[in-house]
Amino acid sequence: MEKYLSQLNEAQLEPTIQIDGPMIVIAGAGSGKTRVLTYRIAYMMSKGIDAFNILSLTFTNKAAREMKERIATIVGASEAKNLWMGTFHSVFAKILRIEADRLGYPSNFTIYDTQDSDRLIASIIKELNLDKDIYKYKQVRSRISSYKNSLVTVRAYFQNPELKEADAMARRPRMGDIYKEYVDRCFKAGAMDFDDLLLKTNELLTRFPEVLAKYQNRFKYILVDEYQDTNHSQYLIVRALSDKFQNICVVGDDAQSIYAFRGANINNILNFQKDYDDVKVFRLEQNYRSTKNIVNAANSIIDKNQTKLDKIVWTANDEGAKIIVNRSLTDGDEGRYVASTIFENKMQNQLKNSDFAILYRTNAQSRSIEDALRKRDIPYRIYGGLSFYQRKEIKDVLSYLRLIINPADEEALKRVINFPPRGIGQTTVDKLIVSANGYNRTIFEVMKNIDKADVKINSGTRTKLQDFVTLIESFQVLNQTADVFELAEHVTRTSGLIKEFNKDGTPEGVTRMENIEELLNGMKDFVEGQKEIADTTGSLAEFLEDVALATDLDADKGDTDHVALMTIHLAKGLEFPYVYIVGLEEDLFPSAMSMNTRSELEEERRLFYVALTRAEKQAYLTYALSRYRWGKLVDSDPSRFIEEIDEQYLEVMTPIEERRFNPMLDADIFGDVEPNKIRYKPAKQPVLKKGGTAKKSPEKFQVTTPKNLKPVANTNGNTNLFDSKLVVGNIVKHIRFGTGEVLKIEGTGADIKAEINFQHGGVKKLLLRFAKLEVVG
DNA sequence: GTTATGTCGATTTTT
DNA sequence: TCGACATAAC
Repeated sequence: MEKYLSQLNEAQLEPTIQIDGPMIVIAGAGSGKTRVLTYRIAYMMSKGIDAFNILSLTFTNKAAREMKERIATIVGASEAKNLWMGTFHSVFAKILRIEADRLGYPSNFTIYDTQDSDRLIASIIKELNLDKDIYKYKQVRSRISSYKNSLVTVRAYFQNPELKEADAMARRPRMGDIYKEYVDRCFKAGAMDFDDLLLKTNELLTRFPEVLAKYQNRFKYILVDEYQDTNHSQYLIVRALSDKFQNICVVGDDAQSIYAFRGANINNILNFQKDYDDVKVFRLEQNYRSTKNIVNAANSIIDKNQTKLDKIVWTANDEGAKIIVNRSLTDGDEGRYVASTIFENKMQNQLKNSDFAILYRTNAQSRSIEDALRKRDIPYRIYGGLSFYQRKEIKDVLSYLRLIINPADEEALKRVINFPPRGIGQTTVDKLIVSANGYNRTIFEVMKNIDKADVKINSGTRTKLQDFVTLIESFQVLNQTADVFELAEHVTRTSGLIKEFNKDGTPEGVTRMENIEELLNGMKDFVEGQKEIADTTGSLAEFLEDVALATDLDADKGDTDHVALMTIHLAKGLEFPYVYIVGLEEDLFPSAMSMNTRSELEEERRLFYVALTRAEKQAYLTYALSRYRWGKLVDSDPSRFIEEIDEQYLEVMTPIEERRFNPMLDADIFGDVEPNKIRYKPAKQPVLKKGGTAKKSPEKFQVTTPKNLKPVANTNGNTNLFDSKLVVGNIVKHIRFGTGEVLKIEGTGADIKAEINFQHGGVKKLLLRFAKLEVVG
């Protein structure tokens, strides 16, 4: 332990060895707060504190996992395993499953994602005969979300005239009715949405003192990371749990508070010292990440904000290069500028793709960047956006699985009851919903007892309904014996999903199939992974919970070298040598919707601060004079944030339109010749191939792969998918496991399997019809 | 009940 | 510009 502690500077060491009592660590960007947190936990354990008594709450599951691994190397894996570490949502979901029956929920409750909530709200609005143009489901959802995050229950809502008045003023007098129906329906479906995971935890701790006492005694030491981004609901949970022992350590940076829009309350961190007695305050102000130029530029921006804690971030690092500012004519030019400077920089300085990150304000901006990167054959990966688990085909599969665990799950049922089409239409479903509400039963129960129910449904349809019930029940039986992978494989086949997506050889269908295969691969991983982990059961329920709370970042295996593209929000906590911040234009960044109040604008400014402080060596700021938005070309002005940076830290580049007179670059503007290829690779292939290989949508797991890899299996709908040319001894590449050698091939037809020894992942047996393998040798 | 066509809204960020 | 959802036609 001493060895590790000696790695810390004075300011880091103090909070690390301070164990008891309330304390706050105000940690500037890049000041090593993760290190302090990990070493602090390891130190506590080395002083004899039981891992079972430590609760550590992080912002992402990935952060939790990495921290746990780090701690494991210090104190040993068997001890580290006992730590409670994770996001608020995942930790309290686990606790809620244990205590569910107290709240009247089944322990296998479903977790509704945003899409499920939206659909339920939309159907409620329809059932209540409300005008969908006034009651927009997204606005209604965010309103309900803010009630829940402020602990305003349905009852509290109706008792509060101000809230009712506010909604009436917004021309939505029936908000309360929608809220009530939404909560009732979730409850009946045995479902909690994201906000419920926190709200119900609060309810649990308030209504049941013995439960509160149990977890207070269990979690004698509590750590909260990214405290500036906690909302009121989370704040109350932390307060309640830490109330008895007051061993609470929060870490955060008010300058990096960027989630107020979803209810995070910056006052939680600003007022922490008032909430507890004798709070010890520590400051981490030395930045180890970035150059002086970057740190000072970032400071000059955040200075413009009024609301902040006193803190001076400084660095002993080199001066470094100035921040480059580049203006382009259009968003397309901006993309080409980014791609070509990455290309040149890589060539000149022997850099990896993963040394670069491109950050933007909105996901929609990724497209023009992607196009440019693809043209230069620069591999990239998009993080966030439409997450893998939100894709239609994936949600369809997961909905079947959700029904197995919890047949009351209304949204899952509505999703798949007639997909693939089996003759159960909207009218029938509507009748079932009305009937279920009338009997106060779930839709599934009504279907099961359809002969006893008083509904006007003809006998043909009744049979179809019963067939569907039987189908799900047969899955439930299989779930008793099969593992998640086997079950899902059976479900996708038996339900007709595979046939449905395979039936037309459209590119969309092929992509969907590939995604389903990817999901099945993930399940196989999960099943195999569970065998090594003792404290998990590997059950379907557990898989579904992992999936419901997974984020895009979590899936990153880091096994390929690619440029990272993501929103600034997603980049929080990460760092890259070279960072591009693109689309620095008024109305885009700062966003047009965030310029109404001073506090909103300050949050945008903090967001810019976060973006800039991701950079270690160099930052690029780019903007375009005009940009396609909603399919129209819109003129835009440079962002005010560029002007706010002290100009001594900036280097403003020659605008691209002036470089048009360079004939080499001129061609590039029209996108048909790549100037750098001419420069670096004379003669060979100066002209870019038109069309063809470009991938349609920015798929999450798709990293652009080198073109010389020949696909063996599963390439398109025309060839027989199972006709593999793979032989023993082939070196193959798997999109996630990396490269490996084929040891054995067995089985016939659809069951051909290959045993492959992967360099990083060991020997795996893969079904060729699912595994995406490419022969490399 | 299913399929084809039309309209509308989205683009602020996510557990 | 795109996709999701609603309406109309079969």
